[in-house]
Amino acid sequence: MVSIKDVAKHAGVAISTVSKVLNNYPNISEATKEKVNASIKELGFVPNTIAAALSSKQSGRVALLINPVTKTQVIDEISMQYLSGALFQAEEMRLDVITVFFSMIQNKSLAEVIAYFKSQNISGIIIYGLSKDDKVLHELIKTKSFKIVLVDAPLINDSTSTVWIDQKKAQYEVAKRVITENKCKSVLYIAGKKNGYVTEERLKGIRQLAKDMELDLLVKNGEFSELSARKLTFQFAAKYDAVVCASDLMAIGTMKALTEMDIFRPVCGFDGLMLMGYVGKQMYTIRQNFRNLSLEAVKELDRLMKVEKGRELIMPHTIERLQYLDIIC
Amino acid sequence: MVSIKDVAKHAGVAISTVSKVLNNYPNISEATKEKVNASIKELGFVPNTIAAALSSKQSGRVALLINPVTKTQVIDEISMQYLSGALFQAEEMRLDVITVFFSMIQNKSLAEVIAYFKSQNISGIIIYGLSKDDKVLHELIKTKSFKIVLVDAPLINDSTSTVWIDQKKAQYEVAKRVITENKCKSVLYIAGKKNGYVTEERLKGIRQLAKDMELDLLVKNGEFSELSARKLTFQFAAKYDAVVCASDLMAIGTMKALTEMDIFRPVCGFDGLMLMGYVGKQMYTIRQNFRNLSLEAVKELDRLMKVEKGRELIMPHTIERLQYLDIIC
DNA sequence: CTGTTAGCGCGTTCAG
DNA sequence: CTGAACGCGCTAACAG
Repeated sequence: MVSIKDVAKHAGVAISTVSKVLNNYPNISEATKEKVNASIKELGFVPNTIAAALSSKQSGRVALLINPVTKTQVIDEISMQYLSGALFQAEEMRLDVITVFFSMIQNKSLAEVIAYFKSQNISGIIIYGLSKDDKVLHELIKTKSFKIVLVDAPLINDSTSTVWIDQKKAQYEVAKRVITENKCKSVLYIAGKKNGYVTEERLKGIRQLAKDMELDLLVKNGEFSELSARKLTFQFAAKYDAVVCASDLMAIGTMKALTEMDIFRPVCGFDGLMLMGYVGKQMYTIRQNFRNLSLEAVKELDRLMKVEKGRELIMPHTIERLQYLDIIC
Repeated sequence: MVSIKDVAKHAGVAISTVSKVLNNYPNISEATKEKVNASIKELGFVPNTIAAALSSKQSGRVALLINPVTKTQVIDEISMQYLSGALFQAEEMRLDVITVFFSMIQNKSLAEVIAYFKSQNISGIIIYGLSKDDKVLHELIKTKSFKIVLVDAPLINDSTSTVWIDQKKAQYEVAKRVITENKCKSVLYIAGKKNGYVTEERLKGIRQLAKDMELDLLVKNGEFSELSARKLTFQFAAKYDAVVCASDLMAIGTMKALTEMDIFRPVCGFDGLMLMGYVGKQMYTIRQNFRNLSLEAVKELDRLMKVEKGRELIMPHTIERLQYLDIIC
């Protein structure tokens, strides 16, 4: 293993000098900088991130906290997009990453969770899809022990930022388009999980729209479950002009139910999953770029680890009307 | 941050003594062991895995090398199952894990890849879905620089093990069931990616069956693509009694095509994805427990890191005939 | 059975 | 602008 010492010897300088060019310190002459860089390249030296983390204390080690709902396969797609984006961007920014599932910390106390991350020299965490029920994580955020970026949860403090799309606006816009294009007067809205941050924002959107357009609105709780959406559709859809769901998965349940009921209603989902391609129906949806969301989350975390003050970042979304069959074939 | 030094002071022993009880060394009296453990608990001490890795050199640090095919969403499910299993088992065995995508190393040279893992103090790697085209990884395996477990690729040497199901037997069995239950005389077989390890094993299975049952067999290359399977089905399915595909995804393409052609043929897939639930058709398939496969891979890697000699592990599979709609609703 | 002493590879003062 | 020296938290011989 070629270490910083070898590079120093090869370049005829001190170890600390190599370290300094490695970390872009000032006060290094161009001459020695080039000399050192040449040696680094020649020896194929790669800094040992483990040692760097140990030594510096302010390591660029980051944890991704992912919440894959294993029951419904849909979430896999979103989680993988998150992962893919984060790993890519982290490599780009030379951050070290560990992947953690919610399940791995769910029966740990706050102290244990903190100890766990500390033992890994973690200094920043990205939490995907935090729910209000995750008590320990909420405490963790409050302690400000780590720099944290939340994806899809609006909590902000000195060391916590939020990255998400404008849920309210997105829901408003897509529903408006469905209503307008189909000249609807009434809407059945199947909401997401109770106490969910996104659920509430989206609800605000549809409520605002109902008010603005004087719609007859019925809100039911679908818990982000296909089965629930299916049942609610059987029960209430016939009396309404359109069905707007807070997720694509529920939209599938609705569409299947409508087919069985043998009636037509415009259906609207939320997320823009590729999975929808396998269902082969037509619908409206909101496409979120999950990978990009995650990319930005990493960038934001990097910023947060250097600076103070968390903030909220709103990412773009698009409204789409899709004949999903096209995507696949 | 409470370190091993604090524990030593608190327990009134030397640092090395604490280290020894931490790592279950022999030659420590029960008395001091308890004393130390008490201090550990009292101080809430958690060993710094980073420092341990630096110092020991034979760290329990492991890399998961995942190959998520981003074009088709199906693969997400498999990848997440792999990840989930590996992370769970790794925590169970107190191994440190980093997650790496193929894309992150695909334009690196052998030396760079080795340097990358070394720089992370990685000593073991699990590679999921290695293809024959991954030249650098093949070289990496040959160098024996790391302990490696391959999931779904049959390469074995002193420091490389393989974990997978009996692909040939699985393909043989499921196809046999399709043939028998439907009294078929001829079969269209849509194979996977050319040069893929599993592709070839599965091919052997269907060829053996064709021989044993004197079937009229046509083999076509579907490249694991739904679209390819679709095209091949349009082209050849009419003349055959059944269509056997080397993956569930291709089975979807086949089923859709058959529907459009308005003919019925029994269809057979491979993998047992939950995704199939959204397609809502009936078919045969082989269910692999990907999570469990990954679990075993971690166990095997742990064994490999202590012992010499790689080996091959065959995991169980099941043959199923599914009315997939049931799963969801 | 326990304590002492070196490092692991790197970051970081602080003299020079 | 450069280098010697110390320490991060821990493991691993070697003494005792």
